[in-house]
Amino acid sequence: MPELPEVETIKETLKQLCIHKTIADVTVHWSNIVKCPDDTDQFKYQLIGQTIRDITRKGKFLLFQLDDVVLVSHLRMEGKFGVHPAHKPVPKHTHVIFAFNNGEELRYNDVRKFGTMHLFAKGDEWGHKPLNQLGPDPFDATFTPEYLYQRLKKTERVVKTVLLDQTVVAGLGNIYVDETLFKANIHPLHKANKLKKKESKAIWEASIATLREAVDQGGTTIRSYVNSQGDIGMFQQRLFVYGRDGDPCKMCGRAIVKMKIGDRGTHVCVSCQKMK
DNA sequence: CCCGTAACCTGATTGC
DNA sequence: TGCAATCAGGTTACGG
Repeated sequence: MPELPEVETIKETLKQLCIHKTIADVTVHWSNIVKCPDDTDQFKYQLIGQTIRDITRKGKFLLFQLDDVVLVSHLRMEGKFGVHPAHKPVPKHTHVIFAFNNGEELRYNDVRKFGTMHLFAKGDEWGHKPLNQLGPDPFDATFTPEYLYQRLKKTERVVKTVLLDQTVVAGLGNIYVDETLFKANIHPLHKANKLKKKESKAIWEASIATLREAVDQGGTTIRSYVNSQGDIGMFQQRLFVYGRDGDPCKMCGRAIVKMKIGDRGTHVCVSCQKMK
C-alpha cells in the first residue's frame, strides 16, 4: 500500500499520538511479522520500559526511536498503525500490540501479513538488513541528477523497473513511478542505459515534484490507505495515469493504456510518453 | 554479480 | 448465482 508520501504522512500523524509514551507490554499474534530478534520474547523484553522519543523515516521504512533500541517497520501492502484506548475492541488482522503505561495501545494491523519489524540496538540499524542496502531517500541531498544518471546508465533494465528498485532510490512505488514517468514524458519501457542526461534529469525533477505534492496532499488513497488518525489521502484526484486506464489523458486526451511491466500494472499515455 | 520469477497472505473484483 | 482466476500502494529468496 504505502509509498513514501503515505509513510511520511503516517509518520507525522503517529508522532502526534506516540511521542513520549512508554511501552508497558507487547503482544505478538503473528510472529512472522517480527523478523529480528528471532525470539519474540526477546523482542518483547527489549521494548518493555522503553519510551518513544521520535519517529523518523527512510524511504518506505518507519523508525521508532526509543531510549536504547530502534524499531524498524515496513508496512508493505496493507500495514497500518493506530493508537486506541486498550478497552476498545481489537479489530481483525491486528498482529502486534504495544501497550503504553497510560491505558492506550499502539496497534499494528495488516490484512495480508506482509509487513515486517526489525528491532536493533540504537545505531546498529544501518549496518544490517533491511536498511543497509537502501539507496538515498529522494529528499536526501545525496539524491542528485548526477547520481541518478550514473545508476540508470549501468543497467540494461527497463526504466520503470529501475525506479522501483529501492537500492537505487528509496521511496518510489508503483503509483509514483508511473506518475513520475508521465511527468517526465518518458515511456516506462525505455531502457535505463539508453536515457540521455537530460531525460534522466527530467525523471529526477519529476520524481521529487510528484512526491512533494503527494506529501502535501496527505498521500494517495486508492483502496485502503488511511493515516494513523484514520484520514484518507487526497492525491488520487491529481493522478495523471495511475488507475486511469481507458480514461482520457489530462494533457492530450488520448486514452490511458494499462500494461504489465515486470509483473506490475503500469499506466501510460503513449502519446505523451516517448519510447526509445 | 545481475536479473527474472515464485513466494509470502487475504480479500475484493472480474470472468466464465 | 457460483466459483475460479486475477489483481492489489512491496520486498525477498532462490535459480539460471
